Amino acid sequence: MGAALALVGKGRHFASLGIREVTRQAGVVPTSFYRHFRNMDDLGLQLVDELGLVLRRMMREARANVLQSDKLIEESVAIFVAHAQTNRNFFMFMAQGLAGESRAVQEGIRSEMRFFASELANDLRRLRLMDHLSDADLDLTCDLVVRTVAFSLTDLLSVSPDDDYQVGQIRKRTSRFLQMIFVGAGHWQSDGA
Amino acid sequence: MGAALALVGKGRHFASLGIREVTRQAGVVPTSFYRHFRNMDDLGLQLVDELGLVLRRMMREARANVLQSDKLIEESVAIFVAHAQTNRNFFMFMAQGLAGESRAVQEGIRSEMRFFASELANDLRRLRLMDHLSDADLDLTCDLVVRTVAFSLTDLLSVSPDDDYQVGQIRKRTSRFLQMIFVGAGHWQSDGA
DNA sequence: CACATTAGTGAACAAGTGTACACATACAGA
DNA sequence: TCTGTATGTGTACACTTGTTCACTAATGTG
Repeated sequence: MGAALALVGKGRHFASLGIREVTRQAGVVPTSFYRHFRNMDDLGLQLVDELGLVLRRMMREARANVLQSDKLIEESVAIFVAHAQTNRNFFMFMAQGLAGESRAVQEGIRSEMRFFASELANDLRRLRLMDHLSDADLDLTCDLVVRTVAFSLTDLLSVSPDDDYQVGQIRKRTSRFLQMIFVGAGHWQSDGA
Repeated sequence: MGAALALVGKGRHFASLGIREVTRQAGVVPTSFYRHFRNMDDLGLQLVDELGLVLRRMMREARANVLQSDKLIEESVAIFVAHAQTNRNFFMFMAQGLAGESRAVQEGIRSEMRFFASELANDLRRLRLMDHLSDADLDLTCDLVVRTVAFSLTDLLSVSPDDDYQVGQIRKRTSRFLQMIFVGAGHWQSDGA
């Protein structure tokens, strides 16, 4: 799995990886592959599972660092960007998988995103922010937030992690996106819809 | 190019296509490939160019049908969904390319999206909607709108085009996303930022 | 210690791959 | 009608691919 991630990190697309290629990168003989996975799709699914762990770790850290802050959005985005950099390969795999070849992987990633959005909704409810929104509208908002952040991932992964200027630009732009969404959510129902 | 699109439409990922595979689908001998393209990346780039045409056609139709409507957002989303269905393969290619293997294709698609967003901004300016927004904030809004619609593409392409119920759900959800964004844009600056 | 399980090895095979080359055909413009 | 250009064909070559099979080394539990 590490070998596959490494190749993805080198710019290869997961869908174009072959068993021999992965085992070669892993420094192991091709047949060893079958000791662990039935095929590449299987490997992909297990990567999705690990991705889930990465996302949960990120959520935990966000919850810990953000609660007492007055700049909720900026802080959260910063944590997201930081995690996206330290787990670059995982997030590359995620970005690829959303429109990937394996329906199962696609569905898996989508489901992780839904989970993420629902956790976000819970947090907002618990913090009594957005208290005027119905449950459905809160879900809508969080879904939109998660999508927006996920799309920013694409921007983030297409620039060098060392290019602090560009990374900063993306962070600022993403924050503004989220602010605009929350402004919209704040005035929802009163004049919207 | 049609053959490559057909394979993408069948669920294959563009990055995993081979020259022989494409020519086979095209009903032509492998060597003929080189008469038209230098390699698969080249083919991808030419597909991006054609994708640009498809998007422009869609914009033209949106402009024609939407101007005199009071339900701007719903109409636009409906037109988008319709085009995404009739040009399903093109849009699949687009969704794949955003996180694809070829940096050039990636950049090409991103640039088409930027163009689309800037055209949208021009239209909104011309219609004197969102007149209170600075140019930069209008661009921000339109970028966010285009991203949101692009992400909905992923949802749309993952359900059967004949599943009217699911397609309808996606259309409604996308419309609500955009409404929320525009509510946010409407109250921007006054209380946001 | 014995033994079952897990992970890795090496050889083999049929099938598929990218690309080069010389050749054939259609057809537009002189 | 001749000729150059664009497109397609067939053959060939050296690799790479997925998967199989029988075999070996390590590992932890009885």
